Amino acid sequence: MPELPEVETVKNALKKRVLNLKIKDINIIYKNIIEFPDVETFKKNIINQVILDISRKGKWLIFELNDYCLLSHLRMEGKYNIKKINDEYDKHEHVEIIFDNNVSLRYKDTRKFGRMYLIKKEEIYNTKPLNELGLEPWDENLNVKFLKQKYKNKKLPIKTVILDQSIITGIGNIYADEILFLSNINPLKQTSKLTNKEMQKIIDNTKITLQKAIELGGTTIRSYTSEEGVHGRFQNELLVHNKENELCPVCNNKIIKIKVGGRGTYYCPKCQK
DNA sequence: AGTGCGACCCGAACGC
DNA sequence: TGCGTTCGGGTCGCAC
Repeated sequence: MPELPEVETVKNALKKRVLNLKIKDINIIYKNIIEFPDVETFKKNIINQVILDISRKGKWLIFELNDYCLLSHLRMEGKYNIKKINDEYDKHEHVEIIFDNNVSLRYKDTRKFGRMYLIKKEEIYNTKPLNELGLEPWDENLNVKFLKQKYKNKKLPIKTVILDQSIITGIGNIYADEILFLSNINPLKQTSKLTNKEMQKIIDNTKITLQKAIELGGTTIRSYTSEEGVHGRFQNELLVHNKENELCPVCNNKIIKIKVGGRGTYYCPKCQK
């Protein structure tokens, strides 16, 4: 499942392959992938644009074009693959971008959950979907004071709030469990009751965990691969996520699985009181 | 405003 | 073995 580190990996892979290419045509096979604007306008506006740069904000991929930005969220299983024009479509390829050198960039998404927006460049940070995103993990404004302000009235469990993209952006279900384990915080703990020390640990461990995951090319669970087909190696580093009934690497107690806000949540009851 | 939950999807895993 | 059922994951929209 692409979280921040996976998107970073995909971004870096794509930059090597499609930078400075001009979009000659686009085929939208499954229309629901296009969230905004309507499909016809989307097509009309993206054709003849050149990919000037590719960046990332939270879990969003940002293709910077001449006049617009193409925003792409991979959600659960979105992937990009480079093919040649006229190569047959795979079953789950939903969008095809054709460049004027006849390279074909395919967006493939088994679950059809991913979404794309085409937004005027100057508006991307003032409008959906990027306008409500919180801080990147390495933003200098991410400190205890900031979290205190955001957390003070929250009655929800911290696990749920860590997944709230409007506070810190980029953390998904896998890394949330890892960050709370490293911070010795129970995922059910009411957010407003966190101490300063615990908030500092969340900040530190978020940076550490995501940085390490980026260095290892992300995590591979189920079918996730990056654009280059490289399997992320962070999966080998996971301490608690997906490890129900295995032993805690710190205290040897059994890791348990519960549901928090509808999400599968793994933790060590002894290390995370 | 904050919170909870179904909907969106479909392959894998599970239960019988 | 084969069938039907459940689950999961991020985000949005709706109900309360």
